[in-house]
Amino acid sequence: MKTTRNTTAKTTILEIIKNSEVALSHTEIQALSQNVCDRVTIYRVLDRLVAEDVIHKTVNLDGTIKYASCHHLHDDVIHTHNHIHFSCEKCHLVTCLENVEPTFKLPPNYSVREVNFTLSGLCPNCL
Amino acid sequence: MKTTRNTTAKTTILEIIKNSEVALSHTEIQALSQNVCDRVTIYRVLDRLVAEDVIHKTVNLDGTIKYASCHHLHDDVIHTHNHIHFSCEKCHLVTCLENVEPTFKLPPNYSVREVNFTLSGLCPNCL
DNA sequence: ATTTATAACGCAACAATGTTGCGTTTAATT
DNA sequence: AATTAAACGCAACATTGTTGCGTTATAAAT
Ligand SMILES: [Mn+2]
Ligand SMILES: [Mn+2]
Ligand SMILES: [Zn+2]
Ligand SMILES: [Zn+2]
Repeated sequence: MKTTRNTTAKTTILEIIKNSEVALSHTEIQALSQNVCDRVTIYRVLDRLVAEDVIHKTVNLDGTIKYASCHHLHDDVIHTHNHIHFSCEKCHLVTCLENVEPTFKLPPNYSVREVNFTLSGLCPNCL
Repeated sequence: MKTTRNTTAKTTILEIIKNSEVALSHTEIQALSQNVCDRVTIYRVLDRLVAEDVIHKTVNLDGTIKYASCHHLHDDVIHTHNHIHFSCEKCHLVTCLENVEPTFKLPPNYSVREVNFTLSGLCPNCL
């Protein structure tokens, strides 16, 4: 079995994400982490944190990928990040609306593994 | 006022999208359009078609942007593409589920302009 | 049918983002 | 302290999207 190690890069990046009010892109994380590690390492750490289910991904309508920490209880065996993300077109901040969980009725025989709900528009600060 | 013109590139690309059962990426459209125009032109045509509201965009969780034609009546003055898209992780096809419209309750003072709902998992064909 | 204005185009050059291979480092176990 | 492989840095590459500019061709006016 492959084990996972705690490195300074991983710890630093996770702190950055946890301390952020909004979801962050790879580039933003790189800017905030004062050369703690290589650009490539950030990609690899982010993948690992997503795989470990400590953070989750969001995608903007322009293809920008952002990362945010998971605020759910970690004892849940199965959990999905089926909350809505809001991407403000003016201040460009992406926020997790963790309390907003959409409901929908899928046709039969679809097996859902991941969800991505993103709304674009103006946030309360910019409205 | 700026007018819009019908070119062979635009017509061809729109036909490709309309004839497709699934949403297509820029790269896929380029492969299907046998050198009808330059790579850059495809980007510009897609932007134009989205702006004219003839097609709409979807984004995968990996940041891949796909395009699909609008099947709604075009007389609607205001309309949103608030349906769910399904992205199969095995066959990699992205399908519009135009009948599946999620409901959700936003906090006050959010102004929504665009939506992007994408589910990933296994489609009926791959299940 | 010709002329005219400009939307749209091709091309080249660039920027941004993500990926891969490989030799080296380092965290965690023995 | 020795061991093992997860994680790293670096360089090189691939993919995707953008911009500027001179040229082409659409659609309207003459
Ligand atoms: Mn989670
Ligand atoms: Mn539409
Ligand atoms: Zn805002
Ligand atoms: Zn499938």
